[in-house]
Amino acid sequence: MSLEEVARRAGVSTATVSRVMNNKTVVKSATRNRVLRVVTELNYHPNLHARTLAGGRSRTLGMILSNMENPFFLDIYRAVEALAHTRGYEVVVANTDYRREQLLASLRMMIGRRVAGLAVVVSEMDPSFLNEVNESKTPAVFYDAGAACQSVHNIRINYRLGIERMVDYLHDLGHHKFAFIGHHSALGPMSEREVTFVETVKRFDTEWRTAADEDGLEGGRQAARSLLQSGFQPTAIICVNDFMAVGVLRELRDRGLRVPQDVSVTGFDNIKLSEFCYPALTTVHIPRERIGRHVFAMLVPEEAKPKPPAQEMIIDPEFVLRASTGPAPARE
Amino acid sequence: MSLEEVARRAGVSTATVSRVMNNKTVVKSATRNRVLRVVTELNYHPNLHARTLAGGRSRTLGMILSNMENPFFLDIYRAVEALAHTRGYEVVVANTDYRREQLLASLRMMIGRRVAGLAVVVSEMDPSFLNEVNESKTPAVFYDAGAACQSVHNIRINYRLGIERMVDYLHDLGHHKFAFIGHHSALGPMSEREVTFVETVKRFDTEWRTAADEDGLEGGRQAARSLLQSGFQPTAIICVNDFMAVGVLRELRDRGLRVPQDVSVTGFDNIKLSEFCYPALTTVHIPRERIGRHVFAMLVPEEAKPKPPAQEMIIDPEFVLRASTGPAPARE
DNA sequence: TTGAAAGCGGTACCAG
DNA sequence: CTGGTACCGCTTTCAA
Repeated sequence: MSLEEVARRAGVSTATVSRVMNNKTVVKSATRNRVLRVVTELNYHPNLHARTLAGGRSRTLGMILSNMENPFFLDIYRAVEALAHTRGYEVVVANTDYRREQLLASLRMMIGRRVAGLAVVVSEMDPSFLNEVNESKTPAVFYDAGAACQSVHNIRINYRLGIERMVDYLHDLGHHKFAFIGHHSALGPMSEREVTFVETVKRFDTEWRTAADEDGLEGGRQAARSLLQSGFQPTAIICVNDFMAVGVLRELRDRGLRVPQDVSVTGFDNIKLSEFCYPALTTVHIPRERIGRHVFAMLVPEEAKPKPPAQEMIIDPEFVLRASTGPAPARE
Repeated sequence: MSLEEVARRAGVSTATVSRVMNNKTVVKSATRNRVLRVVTELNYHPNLHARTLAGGRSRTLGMILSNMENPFFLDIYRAVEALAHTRGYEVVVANTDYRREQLLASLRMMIGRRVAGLAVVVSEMDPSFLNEVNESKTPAVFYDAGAACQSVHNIRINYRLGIERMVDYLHDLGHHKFAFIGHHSALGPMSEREVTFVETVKRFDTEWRTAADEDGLEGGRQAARSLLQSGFQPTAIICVNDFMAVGVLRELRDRGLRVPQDVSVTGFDNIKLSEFCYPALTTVHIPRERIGRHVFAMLVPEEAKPKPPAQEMIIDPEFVLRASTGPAPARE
């Protein structure tokens, strides 16, 4: 099951087998067929490790995500993967569960794999990690993870804009008691949304509170539960993302609170599910497909031109009005 | 950034550096520290390809899934990954989107990677593929993919039991107009569920019909749409899985049909979402966690004993009653 | 404890 | 067109 084995059986040199396996230039079709026959007979599969080691290049992209369960991350992955396949690249993913230690481990693994490009889409980034990636010379893109630097590209979302719109919109509807539900990750995008929420909400005459739990359906429900058990009764709940918002909806339903009559709920991201839950979520759209395209483009430069300079891309989210928000209930 | 480079700078041989990198037996701690310092200075990351090539072993498990978007598959993956990490293994996943060509490509990729074990959790399996895996000598587990053979383990679900229970239950509630909503994959578990549905439903005096679309929220909605547009008005809709069922719920809601008053809906798998959608789905539980454990155990034998013989595991699903099913509406 | 050297399975350049 | 062969970067005896 090695190149040499095939070569021997086919009565040719390893070089020739290699040429056949790679559809290389000129190989007499008689020889080619002979080799191919042996290849199938032996069920030969070239060793990819040997191949990349010898060849130098990699044809594999690495991608590190905070939470693959959250459709938001998965969508970006899928977008990148689809593009990658059309260009003959593989994508290997790693999940961090928002844990820095795991992120570090994944980063090292990717560097060790000598991936052709690395996309890091996590909220728990750390400057020192960024540095390690930089020094490894691995082409990389970071999604929401600090300033662009060297060969490292960067993509970020204008969270401020998104959150402000939500709050303004709800305030206009007469809401005065707000809550923000987030997940535990204390860094980057997470806190940026929360911070903006707090700042924005303070501009008005409002009461507000925040709660957090794990990112996910169950986390959303738990956060809502602890929020409401504390006795605070918000009329508007702004969630850090759609995924958690769906969990919040469930908890409210269980408590007999109607959405949006009794309380309005908003999400963030506009994942497919936000349209299929009940009631459908008012949210803010983050273009995963577009992010995926951008990520890929920065990692795998067009055949033609050499490679674009490190650049930052900022995305402005769009407001999506659905059924989970409405006027504040009459004050008691 | 190669072993040799480190060796030179540290004034030792590559063998020694290798020993240090692998926490190998005896290395004078002075030398060890010197090497480690150079390693950090140079930001050295061992080349994993060279490592596996030279070492022979792999410490990486491969996993091929039909649709990572469907939480059912993702849950199994997560279970396997969690276990793998505790034992120092990596897991690389590949997605097929239910496409056989993609499955074949992924299979080859995994074999080429010389993974230490391969889990194939797809509905589109083909005997010839199975054969290719077998000949490659890669330890593998198949989830629902034909008879166990050679070093290939096999896990299957007693779909028949699950579907029969759903139909019986609904029939007992007075339903006589059934519909089955599946996805396009024509193979294995898919059709097994559908076939069982048809067989079971025929035992009673019922009208029935089937519809199919892509696996997913949108697919479920589309399938329901085409089903209802055809003029057929089922009082009970049995879905191939929870994921599609959630899409079905959405379509029914849009059409002003109440669940379960006007029509009952059932899912399959018992994914987390089935509990968070509205109304919560009556479904059948498939233990992904357990499947994951089994998969891992079969791929990575305990330290102690050598390796268990090829075996088949059959899982009996459990019925989960929730809010999406109820008595058939009074006949008009 | 440490070094030297033989691979692991391919790729790619240089001759023929 | 095809063969010979020097690596790619690391692991692993075998000796020292």
